[in-house]
Amino acid sequence: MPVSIRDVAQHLNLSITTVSRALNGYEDVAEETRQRVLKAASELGYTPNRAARQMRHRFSDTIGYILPEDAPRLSDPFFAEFIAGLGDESVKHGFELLVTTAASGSQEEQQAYRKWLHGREVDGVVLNRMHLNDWRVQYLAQNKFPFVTLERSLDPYDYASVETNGRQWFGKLIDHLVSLGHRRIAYIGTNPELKIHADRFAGYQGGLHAHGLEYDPQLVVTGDLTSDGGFHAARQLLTLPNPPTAIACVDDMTAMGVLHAAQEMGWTVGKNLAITGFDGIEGFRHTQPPLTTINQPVYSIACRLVEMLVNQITGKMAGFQHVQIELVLEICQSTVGK
Amino acid sequence: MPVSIRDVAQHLNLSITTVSRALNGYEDVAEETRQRVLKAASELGYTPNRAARQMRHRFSDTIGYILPEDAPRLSDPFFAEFIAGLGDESVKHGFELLVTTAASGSQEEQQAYRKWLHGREVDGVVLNRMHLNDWRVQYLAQNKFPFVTLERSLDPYDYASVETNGRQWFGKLIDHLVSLGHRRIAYIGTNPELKIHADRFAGYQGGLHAHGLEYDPQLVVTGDLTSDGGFHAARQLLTLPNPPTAIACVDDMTAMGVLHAAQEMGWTVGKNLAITGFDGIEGFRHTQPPLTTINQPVYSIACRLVEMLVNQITGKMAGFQHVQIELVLEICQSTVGK
DNA sequence: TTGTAGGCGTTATCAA
DNA sequence: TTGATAACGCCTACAA
Repeated sequence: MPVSIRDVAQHLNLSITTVSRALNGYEDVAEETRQRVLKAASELGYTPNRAARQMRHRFSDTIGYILPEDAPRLSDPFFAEFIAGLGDESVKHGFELLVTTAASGSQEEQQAYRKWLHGREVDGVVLNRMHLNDWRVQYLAQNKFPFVTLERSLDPYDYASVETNGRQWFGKLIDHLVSLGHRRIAYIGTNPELKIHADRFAGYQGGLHAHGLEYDPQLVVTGDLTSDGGFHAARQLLTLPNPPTAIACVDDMTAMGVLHAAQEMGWTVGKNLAITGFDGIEGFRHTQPPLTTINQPVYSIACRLVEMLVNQITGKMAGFQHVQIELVLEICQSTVGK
Repeated sequence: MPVSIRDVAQHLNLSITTVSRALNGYEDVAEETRQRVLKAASELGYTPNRAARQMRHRFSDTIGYILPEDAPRLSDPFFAEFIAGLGDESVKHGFELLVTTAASGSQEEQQAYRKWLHGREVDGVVLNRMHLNDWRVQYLAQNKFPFVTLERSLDPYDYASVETNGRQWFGKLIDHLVSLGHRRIAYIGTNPELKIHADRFAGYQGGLHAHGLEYDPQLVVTGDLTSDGGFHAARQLLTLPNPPTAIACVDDMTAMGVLHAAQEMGWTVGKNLAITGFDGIEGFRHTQPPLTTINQPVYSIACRLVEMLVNQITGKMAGFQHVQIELVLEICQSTVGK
């Protein structure tokens, strides 16, 4: 049986009120009393009951995040880093982190959000893996529920977000490849509804265009943000009669599979075939060969998102923040050989 | 303003009691009334307030998991898979999943558990990354709080757990290496307090012994379960005057760094140097070359843990279950060349 | 400086 | 079959 504030009060022969005020740092309580209360509370092992507290001040001090489970098995270190960031920053602000899993756009996903909102289970939510038209944005914005996103959907609402300009940075990868002399550059993407795909693909196309290279639909293949997807897409590309000399992947995970496929098929990555990723996942620092990629500070982005969300929830900051994050091009042996 | 049960009642000119009973499937309510209630509830968008509900029946229908953040940045796909499993299975049983982050053994970790227990925030917790002597086990067992673990600490309490017999399976890796002719086999481990290290290291030593190989302390190096740790450990091993011909790593993440270091130093992995991992992380299927490893079904293990925990919480199953999971040795090119 | 009383949204007990 | 009422643990306006 957990000790309640009542137990503490009885133990000290004080009223519940006084104990509550002593614990919550009110001024109108004798210093001596406060000390006695604090001592007793800690001795008895008192911890406020969260449900009761929530019921009073209508805030759950909880942030929600739904892990988008599109792949058969979610095994992307991106999410480990992301959740670690969400967790750390939440703790820092005295918030709890509620996590659930659901496939994007699924029934379950909708129910989860509904439950969280209407049941007042969370005070705000963090979204990523945005779609071009994202029902979550519409739903949350219409219900005026606090949320922040990584990347923005195209929905015409104002809301807080962190953006990375995937288009521009993917363009830099293409610049890099072109500067190495590549003229047949392939792209492995993913679900075209995803904002990250749209941005990065636009960067790909823009890059080709900027260098006067022709767009060849044969060189554009769809993966699924897994290494398996990359593996199969690469096999397809590399068995073309006129295969590409470079493959730019929508993310590191995909690139991982491409590295494997290419080498298995006898290519020397970094010499006669260049491969690039995108994300700069910490756990992928040691691919073989190391991957040229755009490094995105996933952990700090997650922290930033939570910080922005908390500001919104507590009303500390008026209006919606739109943050741009600078990324870093990391040139490694997967494009420049050794 | 979210709609409460009171709103539904007023809307229908019924009492709160009746609405509550209709919603909760009690028998003593007229079928017609029930239909009206259900219809109104759904139209008004009623969702029960979780805090209020919790306060009544003392269960939060929530499971807790603390992500052990020992590394500078947590970037191991193991945890993405693990959390995905926890999330999926929790949903299936109508539970929420509360996640937080803390370094093992830290102040924050202790506070988090205390808060969860005493504040009745969660009904049970899932533990992994067990220590040989794990304060969490002692604390939870003494407080008779429901929990399940992946691997068991040495603490003398009875509790539910899933085990994989890392010792035996690591031994099979050694058998495999020996059968390939290796006689100088190195081991890269991690914090000796960790149960997975102890088990796998015991498997290493047992394996050597079984084949009459001498144990050479020079060949045992400490990593930190990151690819960076593996990278540096491998450099150390491979610059020995008499380097090993095989390196068995405590996990896949470490092995990833070893693959990189070895190839950078000019070794041909699978030919003149064999490397093995442990975990069989889905996201690491496509390392270069593919890694010989012990495949552990992380996702299903996580599901199983939640299932067991829920059984414990709901009292559906008496006693504590001790489940043994069979693993699979996956032989790939990192040991058998091509 | 301390105590009394009422209420947050539900569910359970008891009476009608 | 339905409704009034109390209670869960906490906080706070108001009274003492």
